[in-house]
Amino acid sequence: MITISDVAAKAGVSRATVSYVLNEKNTSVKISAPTRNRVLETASELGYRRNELARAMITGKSRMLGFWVMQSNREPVVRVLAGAMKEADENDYFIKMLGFDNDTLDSRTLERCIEWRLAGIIAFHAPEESMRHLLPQIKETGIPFVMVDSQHPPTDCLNIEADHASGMTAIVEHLVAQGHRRIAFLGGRNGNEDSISGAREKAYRNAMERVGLHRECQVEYGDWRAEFSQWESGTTAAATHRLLNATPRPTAIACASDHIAMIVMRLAAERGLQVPQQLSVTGFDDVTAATLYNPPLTTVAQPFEEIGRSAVRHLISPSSQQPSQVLPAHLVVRGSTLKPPSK
Amino acid sequence: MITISDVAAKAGVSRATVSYVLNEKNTSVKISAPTRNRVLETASELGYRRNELARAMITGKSRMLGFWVMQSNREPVVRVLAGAMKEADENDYFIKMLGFDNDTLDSRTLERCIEWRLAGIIAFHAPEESMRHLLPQIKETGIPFVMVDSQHPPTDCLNIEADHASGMTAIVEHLVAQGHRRIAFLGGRNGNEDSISGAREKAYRNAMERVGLHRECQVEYGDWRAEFSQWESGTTAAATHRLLNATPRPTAIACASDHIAMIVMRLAAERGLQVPQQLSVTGFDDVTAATLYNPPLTTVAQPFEEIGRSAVRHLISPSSQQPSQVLPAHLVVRGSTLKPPSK
DNA sequence: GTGAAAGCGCTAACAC
DNA sequence: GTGTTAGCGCTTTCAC
Repeated sequence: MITISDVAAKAGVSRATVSYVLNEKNTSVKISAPTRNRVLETASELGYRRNELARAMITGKSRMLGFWVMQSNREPVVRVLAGAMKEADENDYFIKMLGFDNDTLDSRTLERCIEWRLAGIIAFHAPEESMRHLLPQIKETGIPFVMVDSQHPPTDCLNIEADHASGMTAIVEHLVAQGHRRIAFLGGRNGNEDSISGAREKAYRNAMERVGLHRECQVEYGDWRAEFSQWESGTTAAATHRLLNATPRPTAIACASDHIAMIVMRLAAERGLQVPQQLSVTGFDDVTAATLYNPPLTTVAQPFEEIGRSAVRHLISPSSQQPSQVLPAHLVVRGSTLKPPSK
Repeated sequence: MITISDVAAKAGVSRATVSYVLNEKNTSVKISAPTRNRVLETASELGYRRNELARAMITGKSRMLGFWVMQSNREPVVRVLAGAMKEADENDYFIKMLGFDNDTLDSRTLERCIEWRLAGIIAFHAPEESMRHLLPQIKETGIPFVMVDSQHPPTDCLNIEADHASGMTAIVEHLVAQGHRRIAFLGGRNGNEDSISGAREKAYRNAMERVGLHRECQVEYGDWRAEFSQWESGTTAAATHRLLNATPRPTAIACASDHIAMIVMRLAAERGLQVPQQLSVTGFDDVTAATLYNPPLTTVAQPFEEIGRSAVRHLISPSSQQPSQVLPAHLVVRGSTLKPPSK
């Protein structure tokens, strides 16, 4: 492989000169046009390729960003990633994937980030327990760090997420405007206020209270990370059945995610319950299938790509130290909601 | 940051010794247990972290694998990626994301891979045109390279994909077994035999011929990469309408992907056409929403994760030079197919 | 078994 | 403007 010395030799200049020419932007040193051109020419003649590893080693900066992600095969992951990639790309950074399994994000993951001298880390949906003992270590390393959609964002760490609260509020207001009163909420595994599902649940409760429907609140919990291949026997299905068996039955079910909403719609269909005529259902996320579903799902669109871009932006230009950034999410009304049955 | 010299100094040995201890596996040099332990101890005492950048620079190997992916926000991407990550992780490799837009995969992308001295490259759904002039350049660099689901796999390059042909054949046989004869195919943007949609189409035609239904073949093309947010006005919707307006109407539509199938089912529902009672529909991929759809979609499950793992495996241990690897895909029968209406 | 020393390819003072 | 030079942190002969 051609090195800088080869170029220097052939161009009849020193290695330093070549380096200067190649990094024009980063240095105050000016090289005369003739020399410059000669160097550039020989470089391309020889097929010279800079060695980023060597550069990174010296400068200590790797222009690589770690993207920690749970081994979840969901669409949101790839959409946030897509945004992060674009932003990274435009700034000559790379995204390096670091996966972790089983709810455990061990020190080894961080270790590898340090060993590679990463320029920053994005943690997507990082489990709380792991973060608790990992965050101090991260702080110590000095590697810029942001979380995305953290279920339990520590106060001393930037968390980027969609505006779950206003999104859920919009859902409730939409349903109420249609005439619904018995609006139930179907959440994720746990009901913690801090979790994503919890944030949406809280917004649901607040919104219900604000419109005077506090008494009508009805909440059930399914499994946020359900294995969809066997969803029929899952806790989400069980929770749905509880809701559909209730008397009086809710006229609308606000779900914590699109996938949960789809389970509800499936189960309703199996019972011969018409959505939206007899039951309104809403989701949250706006995954691809939401618009293709039968009926198309009323939901809240999350700005996934912008979340990814924003995360990268914060890492590469450590701006203001706000503790959290909340990106707008907006209601998308489709066919799964309608006025409640007149009965 | 603590370096190897610091450890050496404190442990009272030379830098070389430390290096030996730290890389025990890769070298034939043996270090005595006492020295070894002393070094290890001081290293952890000092909080030493190896500098992978430096190691990579010297050895010329980066243990980083590039994952080229179209800016497509689809679920298959993340599922293949998940598999690749796991395999990489288990072998102490990294996945580095490289995105590209607009059907163009320019030399710049490859350039960056060379500059980082990547240990291998995985190209996911790489556009044919770009590959044609990129492949020779890649060959030249000597960087191991595999393609995944290439629409036009060059003969001199390993391509990994699911068995589209047998999957589609299983679909047709399933439909025929149910009594269908007028089975249409709804494909992607173009009908090239080489494209993925084309491979499925070809299998469809072959299977139809084999069961003596050659005359019943009916093929329409939608847009493989449809923007689903506006699918109603897209070419896939138009193609679907053509199929549903045909006389006699097909009793089954085999679609080239799950998302296309969902569009068909939506449109059928809008016309009051019952799926599966009046029309059977099948997909391909088995995305998450397929099992949650209403009705649940009969489709072919692709071994996405295994595809990802396999790609990585081929890169890090350049095994036999088979031109292509085809992984089994299997039929998943759900509720969107039924015997044709008796009429 | 351990150490000395020569680099890997490049950057960044500092001279001239 | 350009060249000299000293490293960056590590691996790897080659002696001892």
